[in-house]
Amino acid sequence: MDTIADTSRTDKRGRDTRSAIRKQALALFAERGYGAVSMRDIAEAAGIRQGAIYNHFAGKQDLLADLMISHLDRLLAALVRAVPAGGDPMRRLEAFASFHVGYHLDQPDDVVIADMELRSLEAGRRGAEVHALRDRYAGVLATILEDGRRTGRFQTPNAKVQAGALIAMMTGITVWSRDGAALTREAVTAHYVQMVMQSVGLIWPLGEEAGCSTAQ
Amino acid sequence: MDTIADTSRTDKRGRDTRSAIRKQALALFAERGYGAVSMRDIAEAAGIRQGAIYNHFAGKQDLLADLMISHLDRLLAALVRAVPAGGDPMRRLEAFASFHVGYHLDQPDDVVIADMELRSLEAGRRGAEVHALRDRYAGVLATILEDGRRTGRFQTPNAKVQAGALIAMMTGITVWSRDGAALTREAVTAHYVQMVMQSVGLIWPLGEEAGCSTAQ
DNA sequence: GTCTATAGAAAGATAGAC
DNA sequence: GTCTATCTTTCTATAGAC
Repeated sequence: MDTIADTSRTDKRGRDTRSAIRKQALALFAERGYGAVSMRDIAEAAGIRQGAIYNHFAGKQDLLADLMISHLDRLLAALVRAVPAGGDPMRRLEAFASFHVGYHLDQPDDVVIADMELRSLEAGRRGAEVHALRDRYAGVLATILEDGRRTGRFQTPNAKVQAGALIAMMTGITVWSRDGAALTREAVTAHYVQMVMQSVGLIWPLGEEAGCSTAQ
Repeated sequence: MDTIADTSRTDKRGRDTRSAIRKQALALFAERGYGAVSMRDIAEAAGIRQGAIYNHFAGKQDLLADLMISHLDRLLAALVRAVPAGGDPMRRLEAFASFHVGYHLDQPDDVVIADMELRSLEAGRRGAEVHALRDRYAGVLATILEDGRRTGRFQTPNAKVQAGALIAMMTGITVWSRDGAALTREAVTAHYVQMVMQSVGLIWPLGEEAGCSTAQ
């Protein structure tokens, strides 16, 4: 049930069938959900016949696992580039939030599949790998929060719970951002970053006294 | 494709088949997802044969819609009882957050279905009803946030976006709360309420100066 | 590598006896 | 209202020609 070796990326006619399958499967899974998409749907969208998919993927499960893992690999690589490993927890939290929001605005389909179709991925080696990659991602945020708590900057009773809550909040972007965002990318990002920073007890944006008036 | 009239709640042997079907379908849909559950699975769990389900529901879609709508009806009714319609936005926000967290801890299966299986619900009258009920729920929170913004208490650039973000954050509870919560109900609720209140720029808990030190 | 054709399994839904 | 039996469709996956 392993992936067929990806030897040649393009055939003689210059068309990359494997990539076409992945692209169309991604869009269809994100739109209708894994269970509601058939191999025929994917093949038709990719411009081939149903049986030809099996020249590139061992089956539907293999295709789903491939999409999830390649997405998570890219996500983690981009995260490492965007968020410094050490230093001021506040700056790292801001960088994480800004990165996460931006990535979800840019790649909503990849993200939706990795979030919503976990139940569709059968247990096994690939399933464990997907869960491990997801845990690594959440772990980066949990570490930032824990560092902030230790230095007394963040109000973080439980870093793992808080990391889950913040990721859930930011990931929810994909639910409403699809239908014609009336907001600019910058406005959305700023809004979410502000909510994240304030939710851990920071004054945000920096240098403002807003929110520091004793409410009530 | 309408629901069969729910005339008698229990048959002569004192067993409520319709309720048994609903209960088992709810658990199975929440665990495996709508698409991965067959009518045979539901029937077996309910202790009847597959065909008998159609004496109570017009089909699988009807069953799903029934579960969603009855859940949303109960959710909205409970919300109205728990959150005052007017008055101090801060108190209403606290009440909303506390209610939402508590409800999600108590009824994770109902909530998961209404959140995750929206794509499985085919368009139509029932689908529109489900969406309308969900919008009403989010609208209650958006109104609270808008009221708080108008009175200058909340930092709410966009009430609809913020409402979506906060609901997503709190709904994420169902993801991790299933596998043996090491935290007490009170601790989880307090944590989430704090994040919600702070995320809109309030100092929380009330009367504390924590978080008001100029960070950095 | 893609095609046509089909195997084999499983699904939702229905019919009619009791 | 529940049962057994079955219809009909749809799906994943495979076989073999080209």
